[in-house]
Amino acid sequence: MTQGEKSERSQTAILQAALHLFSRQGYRGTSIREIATEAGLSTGNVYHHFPDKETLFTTLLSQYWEDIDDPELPFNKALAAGAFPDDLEALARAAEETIRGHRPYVALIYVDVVEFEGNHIRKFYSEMSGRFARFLESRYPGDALKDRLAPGFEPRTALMMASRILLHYFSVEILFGVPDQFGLPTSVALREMAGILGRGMLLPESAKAGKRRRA
Amino acid sequence: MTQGEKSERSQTAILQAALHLFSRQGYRGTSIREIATEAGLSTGNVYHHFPDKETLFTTLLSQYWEDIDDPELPFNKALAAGAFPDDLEALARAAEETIRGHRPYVALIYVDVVEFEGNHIRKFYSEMSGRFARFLESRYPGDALKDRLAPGFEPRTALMMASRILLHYFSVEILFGVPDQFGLPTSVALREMAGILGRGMLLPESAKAGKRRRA
DNA sequence: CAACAAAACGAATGATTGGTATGTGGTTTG
DNA sequence: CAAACCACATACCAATCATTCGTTTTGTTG
Repeated sequence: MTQGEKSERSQTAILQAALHLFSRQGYRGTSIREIATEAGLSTGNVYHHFPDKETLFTTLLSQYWEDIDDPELPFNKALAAGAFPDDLEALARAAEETIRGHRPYVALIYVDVVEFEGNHIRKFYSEMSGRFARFLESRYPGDALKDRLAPGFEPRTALMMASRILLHYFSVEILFGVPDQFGLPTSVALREMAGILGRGMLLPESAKAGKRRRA
Repeated sequence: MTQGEKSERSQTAILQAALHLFSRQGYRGTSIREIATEAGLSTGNVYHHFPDKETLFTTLLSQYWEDIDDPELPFNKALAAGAFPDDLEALARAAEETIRGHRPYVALIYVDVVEFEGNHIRKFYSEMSGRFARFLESRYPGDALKDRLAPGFEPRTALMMASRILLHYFSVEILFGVPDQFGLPTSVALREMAGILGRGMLLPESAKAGKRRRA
């Protein structure tokens, strides 16, 4: 095996082990020795490939941030396929797959929030609305989308809100380990959520009078 | 000072220090010595009041779970005052105040998810839909609310969804430290979110034809 | 005040921490 | 083929870990 191959192989082994352990024990709670052992290397070798412990952590977060941008990400594919705003249930299924595929990385965000006051992920979250805005501009140039949505809000707000609630729902289901968190099977809960996001929870103005009269 | 007073004072000092440190350094990342020092006590004394480290953690989570049930909690007061479903912006302000007042406890949830696989908080989250259901039944007996909401979903789903998105929004703003996460001032973003939750993001059926023709 | 219990202290235990210094054997390159 | 280099392991450091324990101080009660 060439030296370059060995080096790369070791680095990914280290990062993999670090991801696994950081995401389950926290940053301070994980030792370089544990990481080295799980990667099948010596502690000294870890320091040969990475300057210090924190760099391991920030490298993993950067990986995540790149992954999230990948057009092949289920969630991004669903968006590109036009799931928003007309097929929110398809978007939900993509959200589930995305969280499931990045479970340890999501945990890393919680670790950053707790142990680094969110210092590493803050930039990512701040840039997020810009990412969504760019996506909308490329997928629906001009105000193409605005005319298809109800008035009174930015399309980006609607998109971010739908994304947030769906991704957070599955974070709770998968990372917190809570099935049927709304007291309904997830499929039903999603259908209802999609309905509320699309048509609202309040009675439409027109129907209100009728309903009231009937009551 | 009576013995009982001393004991209670020490216990709360220990728990306060533990909350502060666990919520900023994680569970494994916090030592009993640190807790004892911050509480102004000896390490041995901590073990006099609590059997082990994990009991400190679980005690804090139980405290949180009780707090969340308190009718005086801003969020609960807003609900009791009828903010749902007609004044979601008031509910949002209550959500912000609630998160701000329980910031370290929210961090504790993340710690539990990461370092205990969510084992301690899972029960709480599973019971949550029951809590909301009981609230709805007491505040709006029978189907009083169902007739005021659009058809096609459980009132509880709507309530939980609105609560989740609002509480999560402020968790990101306050714990993650991300201002204007939707690319808009929070006040505007909240107004838009409330509008979407209430009336939906899609064009109402009646308006659709008109809009299309105009385009 | 005597007798007892609870509260508090702080040292000791053996294991583990992040990081470094040094040496060795294989890979590359002149 | 030798010199430079790189991946890697070993050994080591001072500091810290959760927990235990013998002891002292403080409060309560008869």
